[in-house]
Amino acid sequence: MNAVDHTAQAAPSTSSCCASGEVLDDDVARDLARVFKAMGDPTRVKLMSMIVGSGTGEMCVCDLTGPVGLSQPTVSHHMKLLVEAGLVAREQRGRWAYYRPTTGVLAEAVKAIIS
Amino acid sequence: MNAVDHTAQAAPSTSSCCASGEVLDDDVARDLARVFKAMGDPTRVKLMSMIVGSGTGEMCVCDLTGPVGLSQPTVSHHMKLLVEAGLVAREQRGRWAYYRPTTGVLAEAVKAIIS
DNA sequence: CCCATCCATTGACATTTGTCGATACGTCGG
DNA sequence: CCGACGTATCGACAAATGTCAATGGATGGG
Repeated sequence: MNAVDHTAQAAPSTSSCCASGEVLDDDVARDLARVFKAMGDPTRVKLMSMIVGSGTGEMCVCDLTGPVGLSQPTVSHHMKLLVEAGLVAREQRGRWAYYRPTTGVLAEAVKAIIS
Repeated sequence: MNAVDHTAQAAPSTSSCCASGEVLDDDVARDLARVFKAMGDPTRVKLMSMIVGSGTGEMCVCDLTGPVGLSQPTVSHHMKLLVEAGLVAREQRGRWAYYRPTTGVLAEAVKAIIS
């Protein structure tokens, strides 16, 4: 992989203090980072924890704004990020938008790193 | 930083669309978010992946700057964040600073969420 | 003793992010 | 049809973030 000069970075290569490692593909790294970044905010950690820990397995925005103490647009924005990262699934039922966790995504992201 | 409860965060009374959930403590949420945020950048995903996947289990900065194609100060900055999040351990040996993964931290952070 | 090497820190900058108020959109009840 | 309700989007703003060049600090070789 390293044969492709994707950047104008000249290899220092004068000193080799330890072994070389494989570098992840840009797209793969970006996707993994998006998943982790979605969990990289205290508010979203709380939101995710509440949804996962709810009895029914799904919650709507109206029940999330109160506990986290933020405005409804802000919570909606956070939920959008979680959906885009694939960490929760959104389902509109009547007037309410229900969010359900897709826990496998987070576990698989970790496995992709520590494999 | 958070403003006081500016909205009616008492029970919405009329609508009880789903069950209530427990909210994580602020400190716990912040610590978990710090771990995930440390992995929330493509560069740090690559760095972490390289360190974990290295044969010896540890790498120094001089071998990381080349593959990620960034300057040495930038890589050093990223490594500092990974250390502060507890994802890697730093050990200075001679002239080189060796970084070794502490993989358990990431797995435990996930477990704290999806438990 | 001096200098080359490896790494961290500083200062600066553009970009991204988290938050709000205001507003628009979709759904239900009358 | 109209109004109330739950959500999403927009525009704006301060704060955080990622990046670099320049510099400083420590270690080892000649």
